[in-house]
Amino acid sequence: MTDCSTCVVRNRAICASLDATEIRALGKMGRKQKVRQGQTLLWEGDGAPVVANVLTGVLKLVVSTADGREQIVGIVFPSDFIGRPFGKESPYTVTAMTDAEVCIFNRNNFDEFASSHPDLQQKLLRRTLDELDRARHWMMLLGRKSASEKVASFLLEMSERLSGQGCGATMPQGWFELPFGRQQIADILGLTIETTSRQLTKMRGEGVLDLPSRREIVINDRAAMETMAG
Amino acid sequence: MTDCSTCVVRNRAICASLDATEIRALGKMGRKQKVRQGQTLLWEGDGAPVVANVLTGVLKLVVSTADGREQIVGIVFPSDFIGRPFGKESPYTVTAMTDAEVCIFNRNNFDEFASSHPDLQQKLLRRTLDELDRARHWMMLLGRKSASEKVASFLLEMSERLSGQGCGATMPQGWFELPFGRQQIADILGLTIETTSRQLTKMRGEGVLDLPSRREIVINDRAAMETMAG
DNA sequence: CGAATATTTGAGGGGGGTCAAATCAAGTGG
DNA sequence: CCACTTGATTTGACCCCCCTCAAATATTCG
Repeated sequence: MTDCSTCVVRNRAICASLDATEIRALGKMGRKQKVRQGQTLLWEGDGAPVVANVLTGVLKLVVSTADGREQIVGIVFPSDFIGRPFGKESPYTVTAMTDAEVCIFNRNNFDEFASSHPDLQQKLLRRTLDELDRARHWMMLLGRKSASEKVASFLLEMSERLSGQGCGATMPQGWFELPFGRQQIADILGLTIETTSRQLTKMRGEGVLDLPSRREIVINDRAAMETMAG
Repeated sequence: MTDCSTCVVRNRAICASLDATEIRALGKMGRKQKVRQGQTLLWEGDGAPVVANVLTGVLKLVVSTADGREQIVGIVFPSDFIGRPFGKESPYTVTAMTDAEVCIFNRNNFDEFASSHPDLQQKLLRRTLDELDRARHWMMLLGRKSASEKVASFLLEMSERLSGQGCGATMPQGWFELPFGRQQIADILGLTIETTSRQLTKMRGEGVLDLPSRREIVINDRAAMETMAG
């Protein structure tokens, strides 16, 4: 049993469609759970009947081959939804990239609840459609863009999704902090860690961006970056 | 106004969730339209407020860059759904790969109808979730697989989705006919037409498959093909 | 049969992968 | 505070897979 009234994503997650009575019913089914950085919540092919909302932290959705190659197919932020409703098994591995908190539901219970709450289901549908659009545009990046175009596109998208999470102090325009390292950038872009690193170094050399620390990025010349993104 | 009672996909499309009264209401909003091979139904970024069901034929969803590179991000078969409900503009170009028939709706009308028919909306949600899973697994292929793995994976998936559409006569096990040419295979796999052709020729040389004609494929050794798919 | 289009085949080069080593950052214990 | 360890990132050298450009061949259609 969870108290949703104090939930940090109460108004942004799919729960926003529910009124006080409904949310209490849903809250009874859910429980809050902490996940440590690196910990895996769901395994690809696993039958674990679990869905969840993300409260805090960032998680990745990973598909991997038998021989260990990995592709990150989705990045999940607070208020986003995890898991596969109306399915049998999880189609990908879900792992925390930072320490995180999620609000977990039994999938069967959730499916049933969703079926009787059209507004929630419509919210879920809208979210899924957005994810599908994002995934398909990522397919273009993976299939047709060069390494430099990939890195530029990635930085621009991350700048969108991460801007304004600064520490309160006024950060330079274009500054943001990535919640993950080089290997994971590579796994998102379908590149190797070396190529990723080289592209970033090259962009720094050209003055398009600064790299104050490992995970910090400052985009100096957004227009140039957009041109590079193809 | 369309007569849904004789529709070829009446029981497979999302319309299957509706009863006789409802389907008549929906039918009033829709109209059947023929689309010629090569003709484009929706343009990427276009505001055309249109969604549709596919009755016959095969269409492709395409994302392209400013300089003309193309990536096919989805293939649409009969009973599948086209368009972006609850959105402003079409996120990709939709073009017919064969002559096709679609059942078109004004998006605003459809959105409204869907909002008041939870069963239809749930069918749409399930479909969208399936598409999302498919797209994400395709991301792994695009980002991490080699040319031969790509072609093998592609042929196996097409064999699944196209098997049993033979001309009535008993076709060899593993036979199917692709509804598109080499360039389009390349655009699906994120390869060039030359690499695609070479991989197919190589597989024929190894005896894994036969190529009776340009668009026909016969998988001789499915196990070997699965191994190659990675 | 000839023209237009699609596919195959060939030759060559480059972008990004692989392997290896150097450098950097963050702890940890003395 | 510093030596030392550990893991992440960068840099370098090399090479292979796939792309590019070009030409030959096959197929379709008027």
